[in-house]
Amino acid sequence: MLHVDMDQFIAAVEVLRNPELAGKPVIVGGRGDPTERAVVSTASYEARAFGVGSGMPLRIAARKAPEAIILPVDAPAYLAASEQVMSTLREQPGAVVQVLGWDEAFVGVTTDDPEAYARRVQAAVRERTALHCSVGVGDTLVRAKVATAFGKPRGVFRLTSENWLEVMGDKPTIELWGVGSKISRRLEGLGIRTVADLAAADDAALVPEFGPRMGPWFAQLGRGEGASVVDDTPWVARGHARETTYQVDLVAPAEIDAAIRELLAHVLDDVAAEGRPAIGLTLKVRYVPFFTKTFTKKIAATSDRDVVQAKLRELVAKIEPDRAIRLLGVRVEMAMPDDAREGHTPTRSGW
DNA sequence: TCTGGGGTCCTAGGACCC
DNA sequence: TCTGGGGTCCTAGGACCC
Repeated sequence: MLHVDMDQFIAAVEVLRNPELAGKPVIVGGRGDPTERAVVSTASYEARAFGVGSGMPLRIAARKAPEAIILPVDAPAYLAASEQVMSTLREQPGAVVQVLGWDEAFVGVTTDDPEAYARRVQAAVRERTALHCSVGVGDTLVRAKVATAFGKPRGVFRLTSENWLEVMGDKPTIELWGVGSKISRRLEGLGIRTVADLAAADDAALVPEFGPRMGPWFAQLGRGEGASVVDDTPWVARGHARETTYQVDLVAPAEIDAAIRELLAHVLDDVAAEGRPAIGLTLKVRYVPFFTKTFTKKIAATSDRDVVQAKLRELVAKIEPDRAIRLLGVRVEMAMPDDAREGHTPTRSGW
């Protein structure tokens, strides 16, 4: 299978509609104002040379790359470009497409020459959208996904059981898809630093630290093993959420109340559009110095906005009074449609 | 002048039931 | 003086991804 990943996708879309930006450091994030609380969505390769990366606070990025052009996030534009990319992928002969995000997808296909197929995919995407992508080829989803990084930019790279350890063995575990900073540190506590170390680990040995599911799953990950079937079952959202980081911290109860109402109204609009009842609520509160609390509540299935609102009040009551609040988030869990396959979980990294 | 926004899944511990 | 055992549901929190 193939993993297709667009190169500096968001920045590339911006350059496409403003060619003067080509070759310049471009940063896209927030409302494009580096004095605001926001983070970088994507930086062009030229901006990355200054040490700017996604997830970085916008103001820090602006300091690192003072010459950079900073643009606001224009989600509809990226979505439109994304749809072009995905439909191009679906048009490829024999392709089964599983979308992972705006700018990446798995493509399942049977072919004698995957590299040649990958090159044709790149050409087709470029012809249709004028955007470049990199492609990973692999005998499992993990290997294809990990391979893509070696193909960047505009290249193709193949990882299979043959060369997995040769290529990945010496890399730190954090380079694996699904291992972040916390897990890599905990693995290190067990004496597991590299992918080769993890590959050699016994499934059972990881269970005490990570539990019966995650333990064996991490060991598998180290070996690059796992699912090898691309699943194009349409994605069904489990819930919808809205959260906001306030530019000025909230303190007055009335202010907090109004903010929560507004968030809930937006979420309920999204939920109503799906036509599925609400079955759970989560309220997220980030207090001032960086300290986040979440409160959740299951509720009897309902589509009545007033009922949901009343249930949310019970969670709002748990907010600590007299503390400044920097972020509020509201999430509504929805009942799954009857035809949604139960027990099939396409995410948490795709298998 | 620290740290977005929208998602998903897993785990631990307590409550509750038989 | 000592307080089972198994199962399920719920809540809170953790971690990861794009």
